[in-house]
Amino acid sequence: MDASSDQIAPALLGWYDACARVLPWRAPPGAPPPDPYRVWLSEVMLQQTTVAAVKGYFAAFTRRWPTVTALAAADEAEVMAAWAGLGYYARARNLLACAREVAARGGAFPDSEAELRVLPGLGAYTAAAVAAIAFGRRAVVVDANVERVVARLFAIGDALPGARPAIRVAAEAITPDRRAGDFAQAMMDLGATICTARAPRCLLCPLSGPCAARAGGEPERYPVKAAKKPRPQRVGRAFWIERDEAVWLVRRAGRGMLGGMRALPDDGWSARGDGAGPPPLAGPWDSAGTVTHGFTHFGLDLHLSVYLGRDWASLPAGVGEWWPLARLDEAGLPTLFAKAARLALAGTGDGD
DNA sequence: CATCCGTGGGC
DNA sequence: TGCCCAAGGAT
Repeated sequence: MDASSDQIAPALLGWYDACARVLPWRAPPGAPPPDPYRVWLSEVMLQQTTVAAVKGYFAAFTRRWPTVTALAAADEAEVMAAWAGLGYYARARNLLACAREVAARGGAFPDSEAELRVLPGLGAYTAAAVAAIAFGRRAVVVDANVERVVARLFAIGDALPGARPAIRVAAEAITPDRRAGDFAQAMMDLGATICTARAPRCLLCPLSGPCAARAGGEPERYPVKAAKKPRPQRVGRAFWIERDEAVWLVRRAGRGMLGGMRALPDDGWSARGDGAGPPPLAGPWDSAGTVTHGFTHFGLDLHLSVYLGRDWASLPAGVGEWWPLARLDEAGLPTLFAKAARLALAGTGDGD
């Protein structure tokens, strides 16, 4: 750290006081901390997810479940359906598990980073963020924004993830004893609006003075990242079985891809990916077309087959339910199957 | 430490 | 259009 390290927090907090984003889960700069439930809920929703995507879900969750105790009392199926479309569904399973742990201890979140860290779904980042933002604790909050800002401030040229220890040491050095929550949120605002991954707006940056990457002329070069692996393509089939204005939906296994979510029956593409798994009944099947979808680590071409017969007795008992088409938007289908359902209802596939 | 786990937007 | 990216966690 150079001699200017102790000037970084004051400069950043001054900028935050003037320019903080107004967000539904956030208190104004310098104000008392907001409800820990809202801080925790927002932080979990914001894991790997944009502010714009979270806003609607945050409003819906807090309206439906105003307290952690109310959320703890919800059925898992309701929570999973409410989370549908937001992605990374293990977050929703851990969210409910965490709510139930907190409710069991009287409905109050623990106020220390160490105690928060052991709750389901709270890793190093989220435990530090909740401790700082909801409880005013000094905690070193390191997310992707902080990694980028710090890597640029100190021109840390080692590639991620190997550079993480050095980045943490640097973040620790600039984290103030007071207003650690505002500092963390200021770093994230800076990363989201000024010190962006591409085309950083250094002319507007309150830290451009001490920034080593700015001085070097290529701030966008930081942080250096390891090369990514190629993303394979898989093929699968899903099956639309309709009867009396209702469609047969199943519940996916509790772990793995789209775990715990309602879904169309499929051929097991998440495990095999060759499109050759068995259908839930013999058929005959008509093609309704293909849905393309991109997941984090593979792409998927999902061929949708429609059953027009009446041999429903062969459907495996107890693993599915007839869902009324009129209420399909309440089923909580993840995006892949929402696309497939749209295709089936439109009835205008590409015919393959 | 590497891998798995969604989604939508920006360029 | 394809790729990168976003307030990461669990295993």
